[in-house]
Amino acid sequence: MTNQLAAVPHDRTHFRPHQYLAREAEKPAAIYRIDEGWAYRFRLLSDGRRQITALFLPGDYCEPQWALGHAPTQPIMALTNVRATLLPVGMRSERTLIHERGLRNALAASLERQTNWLVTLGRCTALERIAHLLCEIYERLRRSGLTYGQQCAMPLTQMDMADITGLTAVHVNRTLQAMRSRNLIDLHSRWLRIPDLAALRRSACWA
Amino acid sequence: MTNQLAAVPHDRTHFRPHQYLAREAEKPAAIYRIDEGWAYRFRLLSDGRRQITALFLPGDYCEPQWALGHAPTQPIMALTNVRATLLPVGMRSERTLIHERGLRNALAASLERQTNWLVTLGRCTALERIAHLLCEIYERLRRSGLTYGQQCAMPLTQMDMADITGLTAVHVNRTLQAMRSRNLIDLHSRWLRIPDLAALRRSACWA
DNA sequence: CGAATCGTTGAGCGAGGTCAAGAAAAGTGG
DNA sequence: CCACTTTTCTTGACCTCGCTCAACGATTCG
Repeated sequence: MTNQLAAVPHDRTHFRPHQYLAREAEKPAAIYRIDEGWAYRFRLLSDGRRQITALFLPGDYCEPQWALGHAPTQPIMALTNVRATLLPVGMRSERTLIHERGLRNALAASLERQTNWLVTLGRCTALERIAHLLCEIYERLRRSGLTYGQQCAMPLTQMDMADITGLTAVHVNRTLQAMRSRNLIDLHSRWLRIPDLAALRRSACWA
Repeated sequence: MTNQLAAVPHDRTHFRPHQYLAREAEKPAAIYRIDEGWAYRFRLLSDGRRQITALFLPGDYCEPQWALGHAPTQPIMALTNVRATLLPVGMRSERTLIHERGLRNALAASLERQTNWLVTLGRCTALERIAHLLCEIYERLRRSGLTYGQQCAMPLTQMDMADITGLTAVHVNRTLQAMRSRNLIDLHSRWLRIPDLAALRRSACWA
């Protein structure tokens, strides 16, 4: 059905959960702009350990760094259904592409988030890590108008959260319960409510 | 034409250990090219926890991401005496600067290293983290011709290593001893010798 | 030479991991 | 709509890797 896909008004595409948006070392034809759904970048170690190294939410580019002319070194996978718009990197020169203000800003933002996660993974407790994760997701979604009052979607499983925060799923579970009992979060059936965002931010160790 | 930066008037500067190359939120006047010496980017938490989030070795740009037009979010400090060349970001447009191939490549390399460290901090043991650190330093120095056989400089204190690897200085010490006794490293008085680089790389968990 | 800084070692502890099992959701096909 | 399977969540018991605290050498440097 490649033809059908190519026939679709040409620059949109779709991925199902667990489908690859990009594979390691395989130069992608395009940068995606995520219109809907979540995806993540990760690395799998030979013994099965997994670390998620980036989240892509609606409105994000995936990935700005491809405009620098290097192949991805980690695969990217859809977490939910994903609809995306293609921005071909081949057609326009990389020089032109990296000029796009949106792309430059996205690259800078992604770099900064990544640097923050180095601090969190290196120096923060389990509760601080999860608080950081939930705050970051909520605030990124809010900037895209995808929050509803104090609530937002949370399609990550506890195992996904574990692989982002460098913990185990069991410990994520216990920590979430601790946070629930302190009224820091209200998390049920893929839906997050944050009763007091300031309090949650404070428990994330650098506000 | 080939090297636009070469056309820029070259100002050179110097920093002593513990001197700031850049402060948080203070837009730097220039990107440095490190000619000699080491520096690091870090964040200090309010309770004194420190995480080092990047190392700058001779030949590195510090930092390529400033060409994206954002102020640094973490300070940068000299570890040793540092001699650097200034590449003014203000004079030529950012557009021109980010075109510079060397800068683009440096940015991509720094991004990739950072992503690798997310994996290491999230999922690796103490020995794997330190092995990763030592391998990375050795190989970066080797590419710059700063290794001598299996040896290279290692000005980092054990506390510095701890703050890179997300461990404590005491545990770094014990882990280094374990590595010494396994003949993975030979580390004395700021000097590192790697008897078997392949073996060290293997113990760093993703070869 | 003294004063910092850095490295080393020991004893005890605790945050988070491991293993296991069962409960609750969520998907799947009839 | 209902069985059935699979995934996710939850809880308990136990363990271990790395942390804390403290003291003492070893270097480095003024």
